[in-house]
Order: sequence, then structure tokens, then C-alpha cells
Amino acid sequence: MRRTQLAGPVLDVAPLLLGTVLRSTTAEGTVAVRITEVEAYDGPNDPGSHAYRGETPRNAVMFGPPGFLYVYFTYGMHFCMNIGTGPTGTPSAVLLRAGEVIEGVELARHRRGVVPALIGTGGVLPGPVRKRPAANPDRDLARGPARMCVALGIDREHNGVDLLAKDSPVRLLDGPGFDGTPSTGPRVGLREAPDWCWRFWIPNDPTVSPYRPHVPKRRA
DNA sequence: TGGTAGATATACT
DNA sequence: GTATATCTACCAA
Repeated sequence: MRRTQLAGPVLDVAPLLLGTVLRSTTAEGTVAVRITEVEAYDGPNDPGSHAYRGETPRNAVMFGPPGFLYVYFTYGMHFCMNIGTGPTGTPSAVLLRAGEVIEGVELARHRRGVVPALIGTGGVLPGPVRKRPAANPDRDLARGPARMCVALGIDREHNGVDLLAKDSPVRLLDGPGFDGTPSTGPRVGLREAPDWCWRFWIPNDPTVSPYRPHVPKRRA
């Protein structure tokens, strides 16, 4: 992936990212995922975008040049990551929603609390072994934006990393992406613009996160 | 199998 | 104070 490609319209860029590989290296080791699901966010024109109401300390990376990582913390608990797209000053971005772990599976399992000895039985830490375990825990390692950040070891320290620099701890690798026709649908969990089909995924890929429509929280 | 409580940073009203 | 680009454990049936 070249930076000039990422500078294009976000609805063009988002499907291009499907099938490409994101590799993260920390002191713990290296994990790489093949991106299987993304969502497009079109800055000031998109009421669902963090950049819709202008620049804040949190979303500043989106306003910079394309190819930099925008990491944010949400629900008091989870990190999610975007690839900033569009030219400098255009705060569009692509949310990485899911991927298949293709390198460093052992480390990804460790980070996600999956006990190797219990693979296949669905044993997960912390807490007791689930009574009805998932049939295939590896499928879920990076299935969903927050899980993907855990699997790759991404946190707020990675905000602003250049994904296209050879010496970066997180890199978007060169190589062919998904060759077919992506599936599209509404973005997950958004109250705004629920009818915009700006979510793209690789058809029939088991690592794509299940669709959940926005659920307003009831008052206590 | 499906619904929900709870974790609580950040931005907005 | 309220909402949010979420996930997990727990519980009822």
C-alpha cells in the first residue's frame, strides 16, 4: 500500500485495505493480521465520524497526512484503531474492525487470554472455563475492533504511528489485497447514518464480526 | 440461545 | 449528566 493510494476518497480506499496485512512488533514479539473487515468514516461530512465536529486532542491524527494510525479509547475500556486517509487537512479514516491472525498466533492467544492447552475446549482466562465454549477460539482472536487491538498489542502509545515507514512498530505491508468483490452493509453500533453502507468485508470470511445494530442504553 | 449489566475515558449538552 | 465506532460474564429458559 502506497501513501498516494491512501490519499484518495475514503470510500475508494476502504475496500482496498481488505486482504492487506498489518504487522505489529513490540517487546513481546510480532503479530500480523490479514484485514477482513473495515468501515469508512468521512470526516466533516459524516455525522458518525469523530472528526464531524472539528479537531480535538483525541482525533488530531485524522487531520494529518494519510497512512498514520489513529487509536482511540472508548467505553472506558477498549481501544480501537483507524488508518487515517485523505490528504492533510481531510480527516477521513478507515476503522479496522476485524482480521485473521496469520503470524504470532501464540502471542495473540496469550494477549487475548486464551490458554493454549484449552484451545478447542474454549477455555478463556480470566474467569472459569465457559460452559458453552466457542467452537473455534482462534477465529475470534481479532474479530471485532477492540479484540483486534488486543491481539496486536495496540494501545494509546501507538496513536500517530506512521504505518508506511519501514522502521515503525506497526506497519501496513506491501502486497496484494483481496481480489474479489467485497460485501457491504451498514456500519456497526452507530446511531447516526444507520442506512449508509460504508462497512466492507470479505464475503464468507469467518473472522468478520457479527453485525449489531445500535442499542441505546437505558437510564438507570 | 438470547438478553443484559458493568467496566468508565472522552466528548458533548 | 448523558452518549458512545465494545466486549465479556452471567443468568434465565
